[in-house]
Amino acid sequence: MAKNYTIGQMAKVGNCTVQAIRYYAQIGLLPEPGRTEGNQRMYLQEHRDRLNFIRHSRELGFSLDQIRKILALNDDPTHSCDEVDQIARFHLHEVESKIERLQEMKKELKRMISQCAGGLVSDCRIIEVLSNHSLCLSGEHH
Amino acid sequence: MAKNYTIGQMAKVGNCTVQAIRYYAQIGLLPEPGRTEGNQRMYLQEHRDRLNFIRHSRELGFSLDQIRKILALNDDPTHSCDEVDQIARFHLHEVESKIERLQEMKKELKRMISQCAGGLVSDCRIIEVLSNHSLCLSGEHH
DNA sequence: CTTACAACCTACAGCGACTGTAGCTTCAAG
DNA sequence: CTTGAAGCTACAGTCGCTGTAGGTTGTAAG
Repeated sequence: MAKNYTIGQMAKVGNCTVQAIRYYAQIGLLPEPGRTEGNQRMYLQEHRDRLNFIRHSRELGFSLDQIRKILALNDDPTHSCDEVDQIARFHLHEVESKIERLQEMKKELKRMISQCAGGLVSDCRIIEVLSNHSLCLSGEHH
Repeated sequence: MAKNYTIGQMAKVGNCTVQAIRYYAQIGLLPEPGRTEGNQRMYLQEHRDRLNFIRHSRELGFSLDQIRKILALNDDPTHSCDEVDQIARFHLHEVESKIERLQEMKKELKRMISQCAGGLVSDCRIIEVLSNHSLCLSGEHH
């Protein structure tokens, strides 16, 4: 039955903005669809599927470049999925590193905040710690 | 004894690039120092201290705008440190949210990867999950 | 049929926190 | 005196969009 979608409807189903969709087309991630007589974009199911793929990958933190690569591999279905697997593993690794770095920040921030007695700025432990790296618990973050 | 520093020495002690330092000056975070006869920047201890503050705050994830506010509060030492405390607490909260989001990504990525049997792209579970949000464990991330 | 008004269009600037480049000058060592 | 590192300014580029200006099209109500 070949349902059509306006760009606004696409944005709704993709949980993103209209501008984001135009941006994906601009950088060649989402093919430009046909137009109506009035020059408005007219999307089909295939575009919706592709947008879903992009949006879901973004929600999992993949970069647009990684998504571009996975889509290219996907377009050749006889290709081994090793490369897809590698991209995913690499991304997982990055996510894990980010978590670790953030957890160090969290630890140090908590310690800093807990030491603040609420007096004057001149006595503030937060400012003192920020001024002086060596007051850090770990001293290892950078 | 009023030790002087070149911008390169500042970059070393601040664990950042020369360009970053020039950028901090450009946006008014670090005061422009005096110059030598040959027009090269000549930093003093006060600049070094301020750069240390900025760099350490950046390592803890504060934005340059947050750092600007904290520095402004710090410049009035009779000021109560409530506002500094608030900025730090707000930032801690953001860090915690980021950790949570990343942990959801990690969980889903791991699940996805573990299901990949290493065959053809056409059978790849990773691509299948990326294509279809409803195959997600949680279905809650966005 | 007209009038609103929402949704669309293009084109481009802006965000944050830098990084990289081009094309020059200055400094320090040999 | 020469060489090469380090400094200088000015500006473009990164990523993934968002926001704005200024126009056109689509749709529902009066």
